[in-house]
Amino acid sequence: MRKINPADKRQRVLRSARNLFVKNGFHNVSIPAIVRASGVSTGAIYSYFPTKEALARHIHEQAMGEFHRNFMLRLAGRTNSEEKLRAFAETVFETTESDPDLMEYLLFMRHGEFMQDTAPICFSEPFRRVQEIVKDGIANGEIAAADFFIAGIAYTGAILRAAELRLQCVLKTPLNEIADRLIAHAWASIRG
Amino acid sequence: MRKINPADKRQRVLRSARNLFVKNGFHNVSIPAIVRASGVSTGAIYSYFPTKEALARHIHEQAMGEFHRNFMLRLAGRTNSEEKLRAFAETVFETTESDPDLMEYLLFMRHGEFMQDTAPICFSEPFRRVQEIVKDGIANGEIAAADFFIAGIAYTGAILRAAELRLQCVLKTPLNEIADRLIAHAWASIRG
DNA sequence: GTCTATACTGCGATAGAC
DNA sequence: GTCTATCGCAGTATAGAC
Repeated sequence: MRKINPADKRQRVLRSARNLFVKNGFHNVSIPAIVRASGVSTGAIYSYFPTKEALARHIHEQAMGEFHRNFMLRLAGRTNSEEKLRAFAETVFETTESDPDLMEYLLFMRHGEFMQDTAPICFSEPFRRVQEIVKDGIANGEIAAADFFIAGIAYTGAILRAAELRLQCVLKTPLNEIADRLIAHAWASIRG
Repeated sequence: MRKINPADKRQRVLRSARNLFVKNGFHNVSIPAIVRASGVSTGAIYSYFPTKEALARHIHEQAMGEFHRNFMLRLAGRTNSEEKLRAFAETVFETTESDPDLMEYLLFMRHGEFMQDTAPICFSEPFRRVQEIVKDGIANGEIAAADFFIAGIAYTGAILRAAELRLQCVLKTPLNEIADRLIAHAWASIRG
């Protein structure tokens, strides 16, 4: 195997493993497969992570954190509900196009296969934040809905399904080209 | 193991295996586990299905067919776009409550892990049918959208996300109790 | 710290009794 | 047709050289 900067090796393992996990599923990815994909040896991998499960958990935290940070960056400065929800949609669409492996992980990875007691991904910080935005929007009349949770489902459902179909190559058009129309439909489902 | 009607054994294997597959993932379910869950021996299982993969494929066809038939039954007699799309939503909600294991399979199973060249589930007959309904609805002015595919995404996204969250026990309310509100949001996203 | 070689476990699938 | 016992293989993780 060619010489690799040692500082990069851990990252190479994380990157390769994430792509394999999301493509083949946790239990269908062997350590030898990660060795082949990353160019890092078994011994080195086990020097970074005690078990395959711990490696998967690390990947999970990293992926969740990255999406959350991107969302917070986009959210800054948005004043009304429509704009804040648009920030969520833009984060999803932008991530889908610029780092499809990350978005694929977030949407399709079955993390229950290696973490038993984890809350569903929709309890994570970004989704709780979206629920709050919808709640506030209903309170000040920007959004028309009897139940903020149900309204949140309608909006996020329309946005996330677009990302899913794009990642499965069913949607041929890049999401940024049709973002306006997708967001318009999602917003129409709950606007006042 | 207790005496079981031989005619039922095949069905017991199919049922137990489907639940295990959807809960743990194909590669994390061993034949011994299916033996334990179904009460049918290894030898009998291999007399019904040549391999574990063939068993999984059979389960897949059966699940897809069942949902499709239920959808077609509900669709009969509906005249306009709104009612036809409502039939789709009702089929999803009803299946989620009455046979959650089936709906969980349809929404979350990664069938690519045991079938390589299969089209995504959204190319399946029910989803093609929904796209046609939306297309016709746009043509006769019942639906306002520039693109039938994008509009279909908005509607089905809102509906399917509700089913997902219900199956993950995030939504505590049975879907039939909030079906009207969910359908109203989905329809609002595309109505003329 | 990092490598290769290997120990041990549990899998899918089969064989042979009934 | 159905059962139990077992084969061969691939997996995770480790050990010991460098």
